[in-house]
Amino acid sequence: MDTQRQYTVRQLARVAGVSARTLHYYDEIGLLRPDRNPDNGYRIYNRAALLRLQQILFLRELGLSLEEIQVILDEPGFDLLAALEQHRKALLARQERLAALVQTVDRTISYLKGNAAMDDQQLFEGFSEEKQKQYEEEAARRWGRANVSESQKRWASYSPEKKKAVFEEARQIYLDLVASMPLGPASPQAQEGVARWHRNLRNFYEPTKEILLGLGDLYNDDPEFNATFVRIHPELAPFLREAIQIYCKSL
Amino acid sequence: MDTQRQYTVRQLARVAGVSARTLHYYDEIGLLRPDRNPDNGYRIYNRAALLRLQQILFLRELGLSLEEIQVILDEPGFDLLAALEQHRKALLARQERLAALVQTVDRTISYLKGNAAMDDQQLFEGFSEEKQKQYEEEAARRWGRANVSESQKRWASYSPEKKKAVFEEARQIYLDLVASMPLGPASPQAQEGVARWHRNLRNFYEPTKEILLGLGDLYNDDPEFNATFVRIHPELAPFLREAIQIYCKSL
DNA sequence: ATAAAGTATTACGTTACGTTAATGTCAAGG
DNA sequence: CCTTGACATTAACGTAACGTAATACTTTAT
Repeated sequence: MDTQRQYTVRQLARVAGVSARTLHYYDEIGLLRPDRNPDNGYRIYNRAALLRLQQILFLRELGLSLEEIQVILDEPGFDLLAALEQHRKALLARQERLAALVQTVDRTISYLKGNAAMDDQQLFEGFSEEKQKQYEEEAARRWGRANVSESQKRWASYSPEKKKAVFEEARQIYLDLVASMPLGPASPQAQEGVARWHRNLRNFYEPTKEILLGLGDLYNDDPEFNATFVRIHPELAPFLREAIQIYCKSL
Repeated sequence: MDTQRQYTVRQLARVAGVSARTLHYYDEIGLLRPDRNPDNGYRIYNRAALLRLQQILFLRELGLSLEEIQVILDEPGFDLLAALEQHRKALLARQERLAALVQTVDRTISYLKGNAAMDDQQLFEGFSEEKQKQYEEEAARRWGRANVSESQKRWASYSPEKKKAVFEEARQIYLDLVASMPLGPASPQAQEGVARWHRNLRNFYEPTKEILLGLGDLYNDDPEFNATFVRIHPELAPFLREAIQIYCKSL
């Protein structure tokens, strides 16, 4: 005769790899109700309970909440298959999110490593005339002389004071935004950063919506600017353009 | 003059994409302490607070706890780089775990799809003589006649009663273990399943450690057994062998 | 017989806030 | 001046899934 194996809390806890408290809790919330020894009130788990616990732990391992598990196991006609396929999607989403996180951490790490000694001043030294020619060569190779956008002409028409002001404001926007970059281009931080940048710009001149958008383009299309932004962060320029565009929509 | 931008809770909450309650909470736990308006006691967040909040949200996005973040931001000489590299490892581990979960869910889904109509009896009908020849062919192709292990001879020496007993016990161990399979071969569930199987076996004869291990091999090496196990689950046979080996170590 | 170990129940602690609730403040409109 | 509505404040309870005592009873081992 196959004597029905009986488990006490601790025993079942040990073989199942969970704590006794967990079993108490599952009993408490009605997820796994054991029999009781009428003499001493001890919990008695039989083979059926063990199998149910295995189901519970399996589903829990899949990331389902205890409440969901309870529904799945107790609802008679519950569609486990559909639930699992649904859950599979959630897992894939979490996977993508994790992958993005890893990438962001990687970028942050390499940023910290590469630019540890580079202080705020140095970050924008790319604007200095000395370094300019180096970037110019590479940029000319990458975009070609003819491919420089309209915005460059606009830029060329600025006075030296205006240019300097834009440099300084660009430095400000960088300082404010680079920390929020990992949060995505459309983040409220980015929008607010652009808004502040806009307000600051007005200390020097009156930038229209077109000028703002033009600056966004400029940072991308102008080899000189772009090379500098790329040096800071590979995606800073497109990030700024998108943030500016979003901000301008709200004007 | 660049007038220092002041934020109230709601304003900062809006631009940062968090709730006002969150800022209250961060204030409460000392993670982000704003200035106060002496007139009305309102919180005042300045640009420094905004930057610190960006740091906080960034690190939070990386999955760090608020407590860890507090240490990182307040400990003067804290090694952020090392912390991030540490955290990166944790992320990769979570990624692997997620990938395993997806795989398990996939297997479970395909199992549910393919074997929905297969009840417990049918699961082991592979032991019936009618189906035996089909498997034998395929098995012979896969392992070759000469490659049948020692254990098969041992098996051949068993009496019909013993064989039937092992069949029944194999069915028992399957019923107990298949649910725990996704939890991994070395799981306590698996070990306990093997232990129970061992106890049950002793109802019929006295299996030595060698016989147990031999049965584990048998399930893998014997084409007849293996084909049946493969039909149930592609990895059931090696799973059983590993579980048996682990269990035998504790004897 | 006594100590160790296991059982039970009760209840508070944890994380990172969400959600009222009760009350105070500020700018705009009648 | 008063109301209204949208802000602000603090206090307090609720969440999920248990961990961690505290206290008391039972079983097991010596």
